[in-house]
Amino acid sequence: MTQISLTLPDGNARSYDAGVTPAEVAADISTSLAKKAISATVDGRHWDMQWPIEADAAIAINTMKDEAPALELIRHDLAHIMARAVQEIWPETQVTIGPVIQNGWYYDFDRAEPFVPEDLALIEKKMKEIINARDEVRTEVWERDKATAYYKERGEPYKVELIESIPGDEPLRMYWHGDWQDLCRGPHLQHTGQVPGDSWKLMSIAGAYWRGDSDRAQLQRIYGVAFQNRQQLKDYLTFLEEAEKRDHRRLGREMDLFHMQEEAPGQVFWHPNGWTIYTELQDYMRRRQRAGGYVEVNTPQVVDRKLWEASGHWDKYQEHMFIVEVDEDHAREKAINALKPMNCPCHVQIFNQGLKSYRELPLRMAEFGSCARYEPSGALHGIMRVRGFTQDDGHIFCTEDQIESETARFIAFLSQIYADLGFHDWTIKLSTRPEQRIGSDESWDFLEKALGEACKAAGYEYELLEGEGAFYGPKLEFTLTDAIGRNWQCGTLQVDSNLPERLGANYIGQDGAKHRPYMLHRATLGSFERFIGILIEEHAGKLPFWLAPRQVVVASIVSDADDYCREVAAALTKAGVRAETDLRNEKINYKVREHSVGKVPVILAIGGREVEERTVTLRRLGEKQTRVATLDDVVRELAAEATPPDLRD
RNA sequence: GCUGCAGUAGCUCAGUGGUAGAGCACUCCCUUGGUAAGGGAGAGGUCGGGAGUUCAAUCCUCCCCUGCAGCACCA
Repeated sequence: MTQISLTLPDGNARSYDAGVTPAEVAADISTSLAKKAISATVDGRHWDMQWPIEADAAIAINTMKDEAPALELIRHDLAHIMARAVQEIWPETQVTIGPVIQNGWYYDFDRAEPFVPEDLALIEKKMKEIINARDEVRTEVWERDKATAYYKERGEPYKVELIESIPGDEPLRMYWHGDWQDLCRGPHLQHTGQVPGDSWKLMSIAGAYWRGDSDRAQLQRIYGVAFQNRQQLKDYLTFLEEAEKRDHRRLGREMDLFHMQEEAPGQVFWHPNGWTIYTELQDYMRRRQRAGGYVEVNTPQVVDRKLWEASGHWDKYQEHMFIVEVDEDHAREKAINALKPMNCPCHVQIFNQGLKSYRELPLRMAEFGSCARYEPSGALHGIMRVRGFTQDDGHIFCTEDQIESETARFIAFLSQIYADLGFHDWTIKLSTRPEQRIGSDESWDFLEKALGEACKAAGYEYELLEGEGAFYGPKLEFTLTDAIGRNWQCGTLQVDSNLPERLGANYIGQDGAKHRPYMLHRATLGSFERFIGILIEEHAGKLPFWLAPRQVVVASIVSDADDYCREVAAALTKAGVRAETDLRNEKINYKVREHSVGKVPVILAIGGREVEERTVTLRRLGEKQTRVATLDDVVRELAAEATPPDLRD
């Protein structure tokens, strides 16, 4: 028997027969460790207690105290336990796949009858029985033919298909939790009783496609969440409640920002408060763009299909476009137009007016472009995913050797804006050539390198997404992280030589000949609708003062103060602060509550004393403390605060 | 678009095969009150739309619309 040497975390090496399992190693160290052990880490790989080790290695035995392996195993074994529970309750159910995901797991089932929410409690109960039974987990490596025959006989075609997709050099591992069997790459716990009984929960039922393909069978998915202990589960459920309170759809209603209705699905009715945020943000962007060397344009909403055919959108995206047919009396055929789904073809039309010289490049053209896209109904989500939206769109027409510097310039532009808007945590992803593409490899080499170098020049690292670029060029994506850790892709920059080609854009070069410009499609916020949704959720409705739709409410305590309240509000308004009065016949408690719920950042309370002394009592949202200040000081202070970040000293 | 669930007053929700109810919000009255809901009265609904079953439908059945969760999609 060959001997191998296993090195423990403390540096001691022990000698075993080749093929020894971590279970045997743990038992050799101590019986209590053998009992507590959940898995091993062998040369950095997560290793089942039953898998043999054939060569010298570094080994560590994991217990429930080791977070990463513990969470992985708890979630993965729960996936199996849930699948077993489901098959025990409804034996006709077919099992497919059940991976670990962030915070938990899911398992996809094929069953004619739909699961209903009440079934979750039933399944949970059965799962607890399985955990309490402390059923042993066993694993074996099987030959492919044997496994295929096994699953065919049991009527599990999904498993047969899975086996076919597993690379031939990978061992096929069969796992048993008690008598219940599944195909799985492992590792797993030693027995079902190692799963904590109270740190997990089944969350929801949903549809999902087999292999993520909408042309294939629709399965039923059950989601669960699981943690190392009960407290972590409670914390997670609390986090979900917090996230729900931030939901922009809820805050949009509570703060009276916007609404949507059946007659215009996926389109926003902006109320005065919401439109204030929108215009404030747009004014800010307009100033930043001017300062950034852009010219602003505006282009038509309804454009003849000829342009979309020329740009290629008609072919590719027709079913996602709003088509407008006009039946004119004199015409033989209906005129067919489409609402613009994007602005770039129109921008090329402006570029194409008159002869352009190389001296005019780079030409940075920006538009707050209203677009309409017929998004699939299931994709709509509040104001984040809509059918009518406005992009902070821009196209930079430039030469090949301007791409890198223009990209670096854009990254600097974008980082300033994100910082102004309170987002400091964001990342760049560089998507490179996809399999289906146009253009030479040399050209892709050049463009990918230019984008990467631009990131470095601007002082940022980037993550590579190989093969994720558009067919016509590589792109950068800018993803920001919000206050509760969610990621939002907002900014983008895409290199495009295709559209200038299709739409015949050119300029006269230094050599007197015509040349094709490149186009950089770029957006910073993405769309105003979505970005405002992100801002609302990021701040849980408590927007920075300069963006808050109602900045100050001057609330009277006694009606004798009404005139002075009006004077205070007028002074603030004159200084550029959005201030209103609340002179209603209500107690100050009532007014404070109502405006706090409405997320007004500053309440100025005015009673007899303030009138007398020409002061105000200031209370900031979320603070219990109040503060007395003179009218002049408060106007100065709040006016400074109301100044947008780009206009501050 | 697909699967499942839902749609009752402005909002949050209860309810029933015999044409509806609560709290908050709203209007009016009393109250002038010092930092997160003072008291009283009143008004408010084609029960998402259409068809069917029934003596009778908000309730049962079917179709459609919209929303929610997930999946797929996001130029």
